[in-house]
Amino acid sequence: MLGKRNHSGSVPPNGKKKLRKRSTVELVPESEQIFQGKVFYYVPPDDKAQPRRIRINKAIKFGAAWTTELSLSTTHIVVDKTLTFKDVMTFLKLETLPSNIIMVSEDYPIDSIESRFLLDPKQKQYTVSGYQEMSKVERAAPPSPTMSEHASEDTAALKQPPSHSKELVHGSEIDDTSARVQISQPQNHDMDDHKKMIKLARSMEHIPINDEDDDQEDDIPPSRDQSDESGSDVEPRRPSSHNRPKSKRKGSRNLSFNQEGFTCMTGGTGITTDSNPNARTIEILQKMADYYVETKDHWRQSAYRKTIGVLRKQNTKISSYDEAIRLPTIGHRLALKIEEIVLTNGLRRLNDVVSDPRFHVLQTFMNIYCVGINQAWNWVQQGHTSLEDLKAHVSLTKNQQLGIEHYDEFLTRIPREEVTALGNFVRDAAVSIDPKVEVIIGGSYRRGASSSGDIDFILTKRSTTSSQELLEFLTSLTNHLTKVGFLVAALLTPSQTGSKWHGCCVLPGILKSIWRRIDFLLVPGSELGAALIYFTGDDIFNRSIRLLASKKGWRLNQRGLYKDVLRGPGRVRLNEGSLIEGADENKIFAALGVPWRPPEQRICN
DNA sequence: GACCAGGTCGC
DNA sequence: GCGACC
DNA sequence: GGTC
Ligand SMILES: O=c1ccn([C@H]2C[C@H](O)[C@@H](COP(=O)(O)OP(=O)(O)OP(=O)(O)O)O2)c(=O)[nH]1
Ligand SMILES: [Mg+2]
Repeated sequence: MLGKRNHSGSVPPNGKKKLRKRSTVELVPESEQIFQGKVFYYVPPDDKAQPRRIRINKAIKFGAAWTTELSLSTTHIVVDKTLTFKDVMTFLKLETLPSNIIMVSEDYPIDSIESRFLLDPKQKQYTVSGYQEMSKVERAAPPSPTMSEHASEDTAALKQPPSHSKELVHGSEIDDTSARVQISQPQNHDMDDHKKMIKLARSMEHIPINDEDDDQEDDIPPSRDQSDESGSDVEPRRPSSHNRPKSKRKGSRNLSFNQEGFTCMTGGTGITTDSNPNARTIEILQKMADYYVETKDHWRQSAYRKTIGVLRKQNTKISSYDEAIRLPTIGHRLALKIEEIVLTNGLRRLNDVVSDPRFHVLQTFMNIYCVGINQAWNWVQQGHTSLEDLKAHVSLTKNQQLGIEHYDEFLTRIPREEVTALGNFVRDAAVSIDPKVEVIIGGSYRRGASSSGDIDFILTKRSTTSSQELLEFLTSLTNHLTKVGFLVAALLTPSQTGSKWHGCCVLPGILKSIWRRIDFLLVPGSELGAALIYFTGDDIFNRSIRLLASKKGWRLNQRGLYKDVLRGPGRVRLNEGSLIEGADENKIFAALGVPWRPPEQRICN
């Protein structure tokens, strides 16, 4: 289930996207759209059968969104009359029906349309056989008969497949709303949520938030399997050169690309220019990016993140489509979105997926170390709602158990001073074991951050040419640090050819010390430059510079910069390539034609 | 319509 | 091979 | 989501 597929989700030049809201469907006037804000998941989840296709189109016409992937935004499961409640649950691999989802027979939408009102789904003729009234216990009341509105409204879609699943069709998305109160300050209590969302977002990054009504079409996520993909990360846009010869892409890589457009060429400081004129826009885009977590549209999320990074660097307010479209990584749709955000001061209707309790549960679960979107969603679907639930009812890996035990600790940022202190402790121990070993703190600390999510150490030694030469040292170090009470848990240990160790540590002697995540990377002297680039990040910067290398037919990883890399279909690497440089950070930048920038200027996220 | 970084480790 | 993480 |  999860995704791995790709498809693209792009939009044809003229614009529309794939989320089709059924391109051929003409919606009835808004006042008659009784399913506005409702998201229907049909079982079976396709429109291959003619009758079902007609019914689905009709529902869409009356305002419904159709999803082929069960998600947090799904409001109704519409079931074929030949199926029973049990069939559906088995098909969806669910034990209990999420409390916000109403299961109805396929007659429900039709009859509602005929009566021009949302009917009461609890009426016997619409219940699915075997669907007992568990509903009354659980949920308050589904939409009442005559009202078309109801609490749920819409929401962004969080989608996840039961076991397969696919597209969401029209979508529910987040949109803006100037009228609504906003999202603007959301952050307070969300501080925490915010981080979670980023995790969500990062992991899956995909999902469509859409504009509300732009009715046109854009909304649906990629249909099909899962996410779409397209470039989100680091990418360049070529300035002007129009007609360049179309390179033949086949076996040969496309040699023409705009290096200046790569994020790594300009870097970033992470500082939102004081009172950045685009702060509000950034805020909204961040929200949108966060919500995309729901689905698995990893690339879309990436695109939003890049745009945020670009806006952060601007000293002037980007208000119009034309100003926005000139900026790297901002294309047609994001430019439109930016203009609209500025004009309306917000999203018209950022759905509140956030108000869906399951969304919070999802976030809670995803914040467990070693729990990602897939696992979290499965648990949510199974009806689990708390960490206690998980402890009692699901099987957890060792790391996940630790993640739950130290849930809050792992989410607590580490002040820079403490990182420095932890670093000194490790350095002292390392040097006492092998004076020739050098200890470098990388990660956000090396970029100058005032607080870090974890501590990243590079353990290196000049004379070495392979990380294995340092394995013995690592063992001594971790043993020692464990003995003295500094290391308190191991999460991942290097396998024979390995070069990394992950675990938890505390500053010994402190009464209530907080468990901190700590990572060691073994680096031979010959690879130090590449390792520094890697471990210094940030991740966006790394992806950018690595993509740039690949455009040149090279490859950059934590060990070095390689040339003559052959790639097959799907960019699959066919050989190792030959080393250009690994030891010197500066030389790698130079070889790539990237102006040197210190760690503090590699903050692109 | 292809592609969006490249890798390690656990299960 | 997939999921999660760096 | 964007780029080519
Ligand atoms: O997907 C990723 C994640 C991380 N890194 C690199 C860059 C990053 O700087 C370093 C350390 O990872 P970590 O997750 O610790 O990030 P950080 O930059 O140190 O931030 P934080 O303060 O959250 O630890 O590993 C990548 O190349 N790709
Ligand atoms: Mg870190």
